[in-house]
Amino acid sequence: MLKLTKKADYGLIAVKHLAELGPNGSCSAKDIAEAYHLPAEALAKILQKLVKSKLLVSHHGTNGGYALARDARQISALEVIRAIDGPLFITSCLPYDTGGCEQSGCCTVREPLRQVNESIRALLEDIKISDMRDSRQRHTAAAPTTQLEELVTLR
Amino acid sequence: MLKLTKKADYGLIAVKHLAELGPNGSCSAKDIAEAYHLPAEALAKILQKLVKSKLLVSHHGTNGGYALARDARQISALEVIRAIDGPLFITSCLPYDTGGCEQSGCCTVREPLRQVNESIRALLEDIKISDMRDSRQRHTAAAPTTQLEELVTLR
DNA sequence: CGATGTACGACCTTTTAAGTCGTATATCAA
DNA sequence: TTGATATACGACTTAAAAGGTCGTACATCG
Repeated sequence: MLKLTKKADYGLIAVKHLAELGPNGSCSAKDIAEAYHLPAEALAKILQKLVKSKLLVSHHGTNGGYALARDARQISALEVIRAIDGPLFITSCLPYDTGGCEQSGCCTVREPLRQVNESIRALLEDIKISDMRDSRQRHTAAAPTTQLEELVTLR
Repeated sequence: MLKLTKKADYGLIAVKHLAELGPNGSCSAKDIAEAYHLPAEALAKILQKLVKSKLLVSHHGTNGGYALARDARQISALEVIRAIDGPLFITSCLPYDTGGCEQSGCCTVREPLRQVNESIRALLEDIKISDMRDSRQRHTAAAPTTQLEELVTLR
């Protein structure tokens, strides 16, 4: 029902953690798992996927670990999610090129849902790791909104 | 991975079908199931949920069936989805009031994701059944965009 | 070489989705 | 009033996906 998998959640947490270490910051899978109480071996496999997708780089051996492959402002939430969960489709009959389901031809909601899908995709693509801040504490203050808040309050 | 369930798909198809019958149009679950090759008994249960949620009204007996409870312009995609799949949350740790997961307290992505969730919710809430049109055929023509296209091309 | 770490595949468990079956109940029409 | 048509509803079964574990191999540093 329109949920991210836990793997994607874990991935976002880990990437955000690496981002907060600053440029050249590095960290092992085990360290991240302990910091957020995540299953270490599951997280390791997620991080490996992110390396394959060129979002992270890995370093073997003593004091090894993972680091961002590029600036946090150039990594979108969509990229992380897509690297872990695969392409993002709101319904199983998307995308069009894979033949579609038994209902194709008489299904009248497919194209409208594709548009919705594209809209969500665009939203996630614009949200960069560097935008992800917890803004709850600032409710009373007249502080300027975060970039994420601006993006998310589109309409 | 951010998918609607098939049940929600079926529900949207059925509600859209009823909408296309025009006001006072009525149709049995079996008719809809046959028209779109959907499992009849599963669809019936979905329609019953929509009746409970006051989106449809049902009529027993010969020539009975289901009909929209109100105008198609006043039924949002979100309402249909929520009636079938329950409340819409992008992650399992939302909403805040149910205690949260083991990571709460150290999870740094929860609030950003809540904002994303709210944005998607608002998007689906604005899309009414009457907005759901297939606009593929009009690619060549310089026709005005549909309401859905406007909504969906937010940015 | 040994400690520390990533890399990777196989496997198991749990949860959720999806669909089926059986039965009860309401309504209309002949 | 009886039979055909429909909805209403719960229990059950099957199938698929998510989530997590285990074992092993390989790379690097000190």
